[in-house]
Amino acid sequence: MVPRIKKLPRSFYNRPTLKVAADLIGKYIVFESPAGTMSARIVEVEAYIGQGDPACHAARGKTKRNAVMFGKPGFTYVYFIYGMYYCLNFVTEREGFPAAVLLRAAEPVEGIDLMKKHSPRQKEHRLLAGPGKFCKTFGLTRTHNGLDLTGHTIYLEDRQGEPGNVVTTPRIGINHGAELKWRFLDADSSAVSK
DNA sequence: TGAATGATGCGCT
DNA sequence: GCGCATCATTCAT
Repeated sequence: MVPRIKKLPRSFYNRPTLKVAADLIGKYIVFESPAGTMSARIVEVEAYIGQGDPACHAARGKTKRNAVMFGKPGFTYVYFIYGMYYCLNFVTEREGFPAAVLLRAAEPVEGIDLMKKHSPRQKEHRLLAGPGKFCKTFGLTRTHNGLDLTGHTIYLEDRQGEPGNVVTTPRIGINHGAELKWRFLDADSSAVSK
């Protein structure tokens, strides 16, 4: 008997990053925070792939900040940006190959009251509509960097849902590698970033 | 409704 | 110092 809800195993992340990114649309992210459990349906991601990708943080080699991208797949990479926001990534591909998928937007599912405590001014379908907003609303910070996605704090689930109307576009907010269509989103969702 | 801007910290040159 | 995988607000049309 195959369970209807299945936690994504490390083998899911240990694949070409573009495949992982495309497959993430319609999956669910679960965060078991001390204040309660939150979950959401992923509707927008971007791929950052290796030292040949000029927009990837690892493009200029390994540093203390991006070290987790060089490690095993299936871990979180959380970084601080613009003085006030965090962004959450999922590390992909084999150990030694730095790549990750940035989580840009999701639709709130469970723990919505808790999400609203973190972001009181947002309309419900906009609570997670952007990478900075996602981390603010989930309460994620640098302390959540390098966590094992096959563990029990943050993990992804396949709930056998439809991915929706998946399209690809150039990535947002970058200056180099902007011609690559490495952003994946469900165009029918009202929770994608603007 | 779209463009410009300020907030703000940190990693890298 | 500069630039950054952002976002909310302000200002102009």
